[in-house]
Amino acid sequence: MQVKDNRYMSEKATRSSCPINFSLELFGDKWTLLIVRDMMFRQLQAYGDFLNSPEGISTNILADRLKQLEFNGLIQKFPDPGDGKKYIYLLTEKGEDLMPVLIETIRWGMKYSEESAIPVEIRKRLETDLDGFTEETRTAIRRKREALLRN
Amino acid sequence: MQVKDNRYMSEKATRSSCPINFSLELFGDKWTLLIVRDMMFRQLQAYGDFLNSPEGISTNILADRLKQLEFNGLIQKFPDPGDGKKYIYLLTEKGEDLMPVLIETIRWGMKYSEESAIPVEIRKRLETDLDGFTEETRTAIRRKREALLRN
DNA sequence: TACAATTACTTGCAAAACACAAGTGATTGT
DNA sequence: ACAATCACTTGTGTTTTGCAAGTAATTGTA
Repeated sequence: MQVKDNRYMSEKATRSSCPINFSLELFGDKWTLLIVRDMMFRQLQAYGDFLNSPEGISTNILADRLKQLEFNGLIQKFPDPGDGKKYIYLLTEKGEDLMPVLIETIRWGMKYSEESAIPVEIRKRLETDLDGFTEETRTAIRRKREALLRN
Repeated sequence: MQVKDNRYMSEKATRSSCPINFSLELFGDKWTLLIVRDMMFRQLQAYGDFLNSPEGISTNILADRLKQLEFNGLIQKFPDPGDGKKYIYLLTEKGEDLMPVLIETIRWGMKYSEESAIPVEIRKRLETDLDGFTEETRTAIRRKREALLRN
């Protein structure tokens, strides 16, 4: 087996108690934050949705990262009430709190990449109404979570 | 050879033009941001300093990441004017601009880790005087860079 | 002027993580 | 009943990492 089932459950000796290191141990890799991005800004919520993202994550890595994210309390997994074969992955408040990290990452990327394929209206909002955009996105995430938790 | 010399110079097909993806292709791994952290907040600047950081990076990975950071324009390498065996690694403006990403990562880590070994006075400044702390840190970085560039 | 120490790496090897292709099992639609 | 969909798991080969052991260029000391 190439992706250990219990990698995130074992004692994975923490390298230091620096908060940056703590954070990087949870999302310091190529894929985790892309999945969070899909949930946070693109309203994606199903396994198949993440698979179809343009970066092309492979199935075993996606499954592993979803397990890690859930184990670490950044996301929660629900059965889809409308389709028994599907599951819905939603950000928890802990995951939602990554928004400032993601937003600053977007800003840095926009500043230094030639081509940034980000919808113009979102780009404008990031430049002129960051707080409004943040609050609006947070509200959308919370609505979905609370709707599912009520069932 | 296990760490390809030209890994970061080859055509490494970009996965998408999303700014988050762009950013993660430069620093989406376990080590790169720890090196940037050391330069940014701990005023470390020599190869041996980074090696001695508590996380314990190995020599080949450190050498590889320094090459990548330099190739991508986040840091610059200078011969140490005071000691011919040493080199000094400094953040460029592009690297310095990662400060908001790092700071939000620190804030998230402080919020969700039990033990965060961060000096109390820095913690306080982050909570009560974020902008002042940021500006002060930026100034310190620029001073060192400009001093070396003058030679 | 030799010789040991320092510094910044490189190299080799085993182990872990990753990418890709091909399953599998539980629903659901016809 | 049977095929399709969905969310995975498994197997195989390649890439990346971690660790230990060099190496080359200074520098400090006898």
